[in-house]
Amino acid sequence: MLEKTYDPQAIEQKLYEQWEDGGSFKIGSRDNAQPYTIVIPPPNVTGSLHMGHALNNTLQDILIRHERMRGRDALWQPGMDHAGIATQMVVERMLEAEGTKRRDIGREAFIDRVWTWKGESGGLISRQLRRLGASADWSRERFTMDEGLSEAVLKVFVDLYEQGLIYKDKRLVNWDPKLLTAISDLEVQQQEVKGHLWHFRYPIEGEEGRYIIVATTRPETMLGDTAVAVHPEDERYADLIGKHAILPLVGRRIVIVADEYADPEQGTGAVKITPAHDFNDFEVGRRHDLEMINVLDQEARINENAPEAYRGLDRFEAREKIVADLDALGLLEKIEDHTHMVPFGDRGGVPIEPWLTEQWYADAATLAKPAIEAVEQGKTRFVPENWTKTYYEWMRNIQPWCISRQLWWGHQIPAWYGPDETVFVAHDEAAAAEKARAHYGKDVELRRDPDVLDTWFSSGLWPFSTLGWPEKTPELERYYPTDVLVTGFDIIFFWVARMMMMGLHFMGEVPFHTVYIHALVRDEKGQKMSKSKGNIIDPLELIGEYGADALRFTLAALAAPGRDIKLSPQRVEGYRNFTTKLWNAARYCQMNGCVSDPAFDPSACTQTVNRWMVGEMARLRLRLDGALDAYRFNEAAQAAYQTAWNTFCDWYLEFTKPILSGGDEAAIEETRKATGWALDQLLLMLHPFMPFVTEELWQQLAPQGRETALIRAGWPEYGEEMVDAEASAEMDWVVRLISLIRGTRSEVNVPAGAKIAVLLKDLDATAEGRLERHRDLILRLARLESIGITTDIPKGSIQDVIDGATLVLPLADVIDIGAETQRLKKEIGKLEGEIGGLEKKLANEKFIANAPEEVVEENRERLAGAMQSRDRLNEALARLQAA
RNA sequence: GGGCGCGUAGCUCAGCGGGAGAGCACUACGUUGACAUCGUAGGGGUCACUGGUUCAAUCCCAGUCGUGCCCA
Repeated sequence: MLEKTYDPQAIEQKLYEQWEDGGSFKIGSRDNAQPYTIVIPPPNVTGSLHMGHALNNTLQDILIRHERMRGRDALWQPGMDHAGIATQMVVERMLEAEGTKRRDIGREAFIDRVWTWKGESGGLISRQLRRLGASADWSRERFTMDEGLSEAVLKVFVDLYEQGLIYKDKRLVNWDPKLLTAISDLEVQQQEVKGHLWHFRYPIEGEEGRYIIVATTRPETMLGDTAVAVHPEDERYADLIGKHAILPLVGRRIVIVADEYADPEQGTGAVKITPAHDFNDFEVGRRHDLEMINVLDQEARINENAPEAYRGLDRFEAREKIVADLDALGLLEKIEDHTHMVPFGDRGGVPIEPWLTEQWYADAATLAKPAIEAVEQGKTRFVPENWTKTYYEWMRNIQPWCISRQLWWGHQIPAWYGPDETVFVAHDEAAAAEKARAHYGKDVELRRDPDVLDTWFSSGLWPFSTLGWPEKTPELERYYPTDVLVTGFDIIFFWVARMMMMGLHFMGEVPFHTVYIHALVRDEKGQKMSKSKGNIIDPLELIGEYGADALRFTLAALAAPGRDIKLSPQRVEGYRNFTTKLWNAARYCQMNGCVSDPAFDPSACTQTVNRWMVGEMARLRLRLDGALDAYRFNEAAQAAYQTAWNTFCDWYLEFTKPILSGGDEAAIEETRKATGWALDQLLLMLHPFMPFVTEELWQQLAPQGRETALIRAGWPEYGEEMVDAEASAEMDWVVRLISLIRGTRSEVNVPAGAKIAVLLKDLDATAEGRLERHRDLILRLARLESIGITTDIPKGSIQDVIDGATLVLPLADVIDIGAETQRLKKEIGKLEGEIGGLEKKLANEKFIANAPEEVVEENRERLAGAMQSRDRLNEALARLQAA
């Protein structure tokens, strides 16, 4: 017997172990089935499960479980990302706590420490994903730094280098002066900062007392100025173009150039040019062939290229001193408050410095071309579709991708340098030495490039590296291209774009045919969750309180495309109640001997209620598959919820009670089996959303156990052919009649416990048949003593109408004639309004001419129905007033 | 400045060319051997505004106002 209440904590872990240990998540047992593949967005090895993960993985699990039940050979490929900077920072903090630093212990020892850390503490998240119920094939779990994936990275680097798509270049990069590494454009966050705009006077050479005033937000970079730019059409400065200014504090002679970059509206219209420390100035410098003077070291301190007085000063100290010194010289014109955007490194959290260094780059523009075309040709499709535009925007304006990082944790770049700095890129040192020997004609000492690759370089290979590439494995052959990628929009550029480029380049095929982009999970007020705001909702806490199924169902139900999710615990509580409801319905079935029978044929039911219910299940199956195939998780969840709660629990189980307690053995038998069958169908169809409670019920309800666990059970395949339109119409009418009686009762305050007698007048043949067939359940559900047919209306009756009959409640003793008159008049008024509108519409020739025939017909029927109801109510009103 | 969204019941949101919906909250009543984590009933909306297209607009188009995000 089922427990009185459902306790998720008691069963979730047990079932998960049963699934995992039983190999339910594993591929390899369905060789004849069509594969279905999803690769997980690999969480950082440092990560722990947050609400975004919970959503992301719930959606993937719904898709995987759905397809697995449909019989596909479903692979959900799990794994983790080594997360270069994040992981290195974690271990560096540990070292710091021990009073040491990575440079003190050296590269090799440091990397050993990282691996040790990973072994001990890494991968917490994969245990947390299990608590969520994620049915990934953990036996295939991969890590971006494991041997196979590292091999893939090596091959990709070497191949791209040999194809000329990877190269070294010296240009400005985003330099993080705290982490001491270059980072990519994407890792830079622009933040609004309240700063100042300083106006300085630069003396004009040879014109005593004349100055050009430049405005800057970064005074410290003036030490590296090599020009002043003005707009070519700016008349204020026309005569200065080509002349020189003398750079104060430094004494350098710098040219005044005309360049459209100078905005006459901004500041003074004259702008100082520091080609080595600003991306825009760098371009100006190129155009005018200006000298680039680097005045900062790697930690953003003033270096030896600046006057001695400033050397060694931090960039912010230098700023203060320079302003003070210029002021002392009378060269400070003014200081304005100024709010502007400052680039920050997303990991280090300090302003990044555009800095001139040599780095490795990937030719993203070339790689992007096929990736753009693939989407244009529909080979990969974004859902919702509007993300396509975002993808194009970025891909069409893509910049060279800086792939080298000055870190230790990551894939070390397979490049070796000879004594004269000639570079040899090769799979390993031996191969590099081979190349060097060929180049120099002798053996030389080689030095390996110390840099590692951007983490996204390896995650870009994820859809094929996890399947075994560069080996030609059977898995690679079978599961690539994958089917759908499920992710948040924030990593379209970081990850999706890179996978598209790499997949097309190395596999010759798109990595997935669909990219489903889901929303962000926010708190209940719509704010982004963040540690600093303290509004983080921990998915594991919710799982602990309400169960994994409740959380999963909530996320699915709220996952409407294109809108962020505002998550409130109250909502989760509501879906927890739904699991309870399902549990109780199952208990009821069990108590009443309603168990499924493998021999039961739902299409052979004779009882109308059962035929109706079977049709409802078929409708649900169609709605669910339709919604899930379109990635409309919210619609799918809603459909399942409605059918389970409203249709099955509220109506069907109530409808069948009179049968089960009646004397018709054949009907009882059929109804028991039908009820057991229906519950099974609900468990099947709810399983992708709520795997735990459904599996538990599935197993507990089977008298002799089940052949297959629910996770591997077959998805329903029936459809329209199971819908008996007649039975549907009939039961809908019964529902309307019962609702009408209940509503009327409550409106005139008949006590809930009182059983009353009602009459039906002017029944048509259909209604009469329906009444006779369902008398018992109408009596029970409407709480009636009797329901009869009359041609006469007793005095003091309340009346209302339903299609095919007038409802009469003889309640002379409780009726308030005044109130009842008002009620009827109000209802008649409403109908009159509707009739007026419909008549007007149907009198419109253009409507008749242009609207589709079925719409016209529908309106005619509605008009007829409304008129009939109105007439019956008018009659009722007349009788009431006559009484 | 460019791009993408969103303004529908008190709240959170579905719907998106032909009869305004759900959940929660609220009100009233609790009766039936699954369920009070529940049941039944009820109140509550010029579908932001202004124009246009259409036989027909909450839905399509344009503009306005408000609001959010992404990129410069």
